Amino acid sequence: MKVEDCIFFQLAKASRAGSGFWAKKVKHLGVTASQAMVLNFLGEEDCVPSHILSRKLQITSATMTGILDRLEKMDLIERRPHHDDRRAILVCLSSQGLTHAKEINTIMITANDAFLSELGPDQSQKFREFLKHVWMERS
Amino acid sequence: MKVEDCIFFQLAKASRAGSGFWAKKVKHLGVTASQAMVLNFLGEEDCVPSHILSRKLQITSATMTGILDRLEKMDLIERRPHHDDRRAILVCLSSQGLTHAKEINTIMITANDAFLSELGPDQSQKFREFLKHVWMERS
DNA sequence: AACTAAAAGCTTGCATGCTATCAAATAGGA
DNA sequence: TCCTATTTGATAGCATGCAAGCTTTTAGTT
Repeated sequence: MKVEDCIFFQLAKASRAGSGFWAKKVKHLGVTASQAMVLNFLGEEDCVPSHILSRKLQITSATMTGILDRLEKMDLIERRPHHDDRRAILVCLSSQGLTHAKEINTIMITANDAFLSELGPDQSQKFREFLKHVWMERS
Repeated sequence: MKVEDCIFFQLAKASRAGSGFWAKKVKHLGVTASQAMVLNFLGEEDCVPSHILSRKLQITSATMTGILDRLEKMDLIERRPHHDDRRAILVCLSSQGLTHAKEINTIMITANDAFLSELGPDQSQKFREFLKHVWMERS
């Protein structure tokens, strides 16, 4: 079986292509693809415990720790104590983080559009369903 | 825009699900998902220069160096000089590497089948075309 | 032949991603 | 209340992945 015909290879390469495309769109903000995803989420729901962030973005807490470290170092977020649960922390946007989050949200819409522009709306929808099916069932 | 509706997120998660699925299938051989891909390729075309391997598997030479280092440490491959071009190296399977490569090839076929079993053959084909389109056009 | 450009593979530095493990804190049951 | 199980976030260690830069070698031009 050839590599190009392997679904795992195909998924990996499509994913890399997507990440690269997305990364370019947010690069001017000084953040990476993953960091932008976190900021985008916080733009919709601010001051969220880290484990909620992990669950929504489907990454482990170990990975999240590193991403939050870098966002905090850039002063885009702040870790605050959670008064109801002293194990937890609240991840909150700084004012600059909020500005970025808003811009990222706009970029995300246009980037999604651009990335799938060659497939029509019907095809795009179908494609998304495939992906969702794959990742929901197999993870 | 919600994360789950973002195509870059969807691709990333589907890819991770795929890698994880594939990794489990080859774990008993003591190799990772990426290492298995390299061995599989060498099983079809042995003693290949590293840059060909990089191009076919679509990873940079920097990444390839690390993967080859680990495969070599496990005595699954060997780096040999390329007599026609002293810049290049030839990546060759050891006898154990060849054994593994053959098994990996078999596993790959069944794993691909299993992974896409819930989509029918038509749907799978369509899905693969989407992925290929995405990664060929956007990279 | 000599010079320049390009290619091959390696190294460094960075960012993700994982698993496994830990301490602290919370929740739940006896 | 007390004991146990679970949860939370952090850490260490590992494997990919990239870009940028380097040396050596080859190819191409003059």
